[in-house]
Amino acid sequence: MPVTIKDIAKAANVSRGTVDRALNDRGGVNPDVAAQIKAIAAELGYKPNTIAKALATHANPIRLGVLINSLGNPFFDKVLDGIRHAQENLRDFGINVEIRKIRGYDPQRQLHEIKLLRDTDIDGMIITPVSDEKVRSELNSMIRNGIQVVCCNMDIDDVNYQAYVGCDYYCSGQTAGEIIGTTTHGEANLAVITSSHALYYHEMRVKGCESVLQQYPNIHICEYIEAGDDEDISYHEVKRLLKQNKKIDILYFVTGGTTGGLQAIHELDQEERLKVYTFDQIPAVIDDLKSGLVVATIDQQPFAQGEISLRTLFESILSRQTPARKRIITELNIKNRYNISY
Amino acid sequence: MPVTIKDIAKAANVSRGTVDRALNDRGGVNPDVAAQIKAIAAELGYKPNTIAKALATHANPIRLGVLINSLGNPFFDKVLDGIRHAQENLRDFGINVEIRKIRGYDPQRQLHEIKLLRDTDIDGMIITPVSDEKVRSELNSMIRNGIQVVCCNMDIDDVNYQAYVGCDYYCSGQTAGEIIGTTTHGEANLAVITSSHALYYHEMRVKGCESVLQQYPNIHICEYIEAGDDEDISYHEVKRLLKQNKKIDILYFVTGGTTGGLQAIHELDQEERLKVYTFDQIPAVIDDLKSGLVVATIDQQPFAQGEISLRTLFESILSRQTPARKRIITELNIKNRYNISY
DNA sequence: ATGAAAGCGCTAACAT
DNA sequence: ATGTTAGCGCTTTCAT
Repeated sequence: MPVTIKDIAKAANVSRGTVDRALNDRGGVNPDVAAQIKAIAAELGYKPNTIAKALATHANPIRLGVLINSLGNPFFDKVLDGIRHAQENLRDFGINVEIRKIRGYDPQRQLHEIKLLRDTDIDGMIITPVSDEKVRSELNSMIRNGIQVVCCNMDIDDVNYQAYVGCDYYCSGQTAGEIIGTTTHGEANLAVITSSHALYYHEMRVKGCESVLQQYPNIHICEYIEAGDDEDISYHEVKRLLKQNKKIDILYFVTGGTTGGLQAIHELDQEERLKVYTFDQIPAVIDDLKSGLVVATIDQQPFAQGEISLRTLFESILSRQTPARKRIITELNIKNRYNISY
Repeated sequence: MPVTIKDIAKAANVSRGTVDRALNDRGGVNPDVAAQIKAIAAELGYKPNTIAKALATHANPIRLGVLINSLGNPFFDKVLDGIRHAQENLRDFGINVEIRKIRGYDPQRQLHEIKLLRDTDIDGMIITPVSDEKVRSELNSMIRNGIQVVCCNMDIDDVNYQAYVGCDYYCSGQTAGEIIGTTTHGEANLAVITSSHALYYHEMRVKGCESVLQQYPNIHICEYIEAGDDEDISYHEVKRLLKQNKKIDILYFVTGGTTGGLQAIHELDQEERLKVYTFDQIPAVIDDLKSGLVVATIDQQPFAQGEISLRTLFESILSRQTPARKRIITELNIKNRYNISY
């Protein structure tokens, strides 16, 4: 039989209330007694019963805020699905989730939304942060005020968050490089379509790929396009590129802009001679995996990222403990036309 | 505020006890009243609070048995890890798990163990069943006696189980075929190493691969080896094959026997000229992904299979409902040297 | 600072 | 067949 608060109370000769106060640092208990109680709890190997805890807390549910750059980006819809799934599973635990979606990566806009969410009196927040000084300090100030933060999909330096949940960007680039290398026969010219060299994590995908392609000297990286995560720009830039540089055989789409780029290829009727490598399983990619234009895509488990983010945040608030690992890295999975999973 | 048993009791003008009895079909309640109560519950959109349910049931925990063919098979160790992980997470819900491991796929042996487990008075069982008439009827008899069954990793026909949790074998074969096709340049000769043509699900992996390779006429399947899921046999057979047929360029390992086969390749110093494709991320495969001998391996998420099996079984017993889907298919994921996840 | 007791939603044993 | 009540482990309010 597991040890309960009752057992500790008996062993320490105090009431259950005092044990609860001591163990959860609620204050109003003699420091010596508290120490004594904690010692006994440790000795007995006490583990609080999450179920009972949740049932008792049920009256005033934990309030969580979610701020995701999902508008116009189908990838983040899956992250949201994961969040909602976790929310549904945690329903009985007493949980209250307020989701706000925004478009794009403008720091000002994000900062504004963060403040709005913060003022709704939440216990924790899930966010895909942009690397910006003001965002950074706003998040740190929230954390100091007891609002716990979990970063989902995008990491950010110098923020004292509870956890980062997302992929290893450099590794995803390496993985892409290896697929490109093993599936390319003979000489080939490659173009990279990225968001912006300034976006550190996306740039890691470029670097990772480059490092592996050094081992495949038959593949020449000869163009870099910055499309700013914008489908329109990507569409026009890819069109321009393909008209201008007829030697391109391979397109490597690092992030947002894939849908626009694929459309450009179709309009120019270049499906036959081109090979494309992408990330994530968004609708346009799935279509072109089936058509054969996209050879492979690398999935980073957006659903799991959402689900784990919410679970982690919830548990760390409920248990008042920081998660075991600060960086929770989701698996990278290669998908071809036969093992698509959405 | 969610609706509770109390609300239903008030609306139906009966006591909470009666509502509980009616909703859970415990008997001893007037059929008309029961129907009335159920109608009200449905109308109010009542969802039982799992947390409270678990807390109340906590005194007599749910007892589960697990029968896994894990001995000598590192793949199944990961399935077990998943089971243990779920067990740990469900600890507070009141759960009791008895795990028995056996070696190989002998029906007699499995039947014996099933009976032993059944007699320990369990509420449910997780099993990797072998396709055998006696196993089939024993499982069905258990199910009729109220012991719920979840099949993990291996499906079985004509058994009225709660769920099958595992991969789609045919699809995994197709996925392998596509990788082999896209990463092979020029003419190539392929050898298939399988357990036995009689094992239906493993044979599906062969068929799936063959169907895709028809689109790659440069690849010729010229040898089939049956290694009976035995590392020793596989080792010797692969050695024999490589000595005898010098034209082989590609080895496709369908299942158990991979470790032995890889060892044979190393001993014959054939790493340079051969390319190998495998399933799962077992230690030997990971080593040879890194060494470059194995081009890619297909993972079927053994950890998730274990974890989901236990969760599904537990939930269906606790909630007295059959799971939403009877076949829970785990994702197939391609792994190369850069995105290995174990 | 500490104790006592009510209550979270549900189950199960005991009454009627 | 139905109602009443104690209790699962924990939190929280109210006394002391």
